[in-house]
Amino acid sequence: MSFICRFAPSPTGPLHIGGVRTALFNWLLAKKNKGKFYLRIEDTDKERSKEEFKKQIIDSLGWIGIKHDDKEFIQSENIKKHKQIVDELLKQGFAYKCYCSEEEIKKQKEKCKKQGIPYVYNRKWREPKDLEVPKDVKPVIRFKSKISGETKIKDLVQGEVNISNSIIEDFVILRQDGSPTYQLCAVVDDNEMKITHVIRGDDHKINTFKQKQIYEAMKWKIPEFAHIPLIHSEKGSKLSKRDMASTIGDYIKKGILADALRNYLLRLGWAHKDKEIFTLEESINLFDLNGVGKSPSKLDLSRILSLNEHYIKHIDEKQLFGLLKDFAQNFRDRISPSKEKAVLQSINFLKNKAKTLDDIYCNSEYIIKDNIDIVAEDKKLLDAAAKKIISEFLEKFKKIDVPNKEKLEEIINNLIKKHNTNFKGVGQPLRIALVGSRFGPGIYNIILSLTKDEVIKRISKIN
RNA sequence: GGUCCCAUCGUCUAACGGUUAGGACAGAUGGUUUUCAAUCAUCUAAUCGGGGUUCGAUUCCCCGUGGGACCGCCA
Repeated sequence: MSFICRFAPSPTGPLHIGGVRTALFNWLLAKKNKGKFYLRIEDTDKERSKEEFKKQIIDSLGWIGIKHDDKEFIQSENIKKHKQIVDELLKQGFAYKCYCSEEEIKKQKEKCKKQGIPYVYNRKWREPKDLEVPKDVKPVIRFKSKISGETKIKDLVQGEVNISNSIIEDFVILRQDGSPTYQLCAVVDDNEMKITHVIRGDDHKINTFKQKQIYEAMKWKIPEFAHIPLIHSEKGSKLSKRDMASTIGDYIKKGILADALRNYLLRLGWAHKDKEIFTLEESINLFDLNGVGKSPSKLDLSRILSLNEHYIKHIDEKQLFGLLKDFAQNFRDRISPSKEKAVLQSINFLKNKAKTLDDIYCNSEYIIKDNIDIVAEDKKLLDAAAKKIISEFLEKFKKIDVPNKEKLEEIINNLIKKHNTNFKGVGQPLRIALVGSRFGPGIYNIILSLTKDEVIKRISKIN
């Protein structure tokens, strides 16, 4: 059985995370079934479609690891075919010209609103026997929908759904300006691309009933449909561009790894027993539409962070460092080549207290930056006694040729004894002097991650 | 308002007629620790309500309630 699916976004804004999940599900299924995954840019809304969004969509998908087969399909480039099908539908009596002016339609809508009844186009021009064609109105072309009976769809996620044909209006398939609409283009393109499975957001479910009628009129093979539930914002409604952290870029900026977001999105609306962590390979092998639930799910940032933490701790450290380097360059300050080695060698402990790349960056800042600022609140902790201890530490430290943990331990233990204090009494002032904060990595890790000169410089500065 | 869809811990979900309703995240408590974190252990927490069907309903059916989607010459 062949499996050809597609993701068909419109380039009218940045791709949000719901779209990414739809793409992911399509792609996973294509991979699993050794089928094809196509990307179709639905740019028939000339006003709002922008080239930059097309690029952003492809980049976003690429970032998370989704690559479409062949070249992306640009819907507007197939306009000839779309028009040809409109003509054919017209010829065969499945469509008709409607000369209602926009004003006339507007009036009808208002009237309906006043009366509190739902607006449905009144099919005025469906049987235009007694009507005179107005000279000043350019017609739109409407599809002649079925008036009676029911249309039934078998949805791979939703099950069987049927609605009465009477509520489906005669929808426009060709605009006044001669351009075909989404309902028509999507069907024509899906047919041409030989799409076998249309997997899309639940918000398209009603469209399916319109589109099915076009397939039937053209005697085309009807694909399988699967409408996956939408992702809701924390407020509980459909995710919109206005919601915080709704685009891939928002997550990249926070320092989320692609694997973590992929894993998160996979588990949003889908489950495989109690399994939480899925490698890419496992996602492909285990994903199926049966496991997709029917109810919408809310976005939960703390879960993304916890998944991100997991991936930060488990991926290869060199790879993690590479990601950190890119992250720093794009969103923070570039890590200078002279500091790269020190950061890479320390990443093993720097990553341990991080949920995001940004956290790792912050943890690394004392290595990356030549001058550190001491947090005002912590500066107060450096009283005379503390200063005395670290200056004594400094004297002994200077005498070490090559610092290592054993030697440092010896110095610190002696200081603890001499000053009748505990580890904190020595460690805390040292940490403040070296990192600028009483919070930070283990004191041995800190000292060994800096050069000897740097340690001397920072401690000297205190007195 | 009309049409359609949905409903298990706060959140993501498991249990496809029989479980003390499970896991994960978040939360709480305690242990460990060199600060923060991490880690380990423990705990709190759910089947929307009402009727059926059945020996037995989270699961099937109906009604109610709540939430959502759609109702464009947008896609």
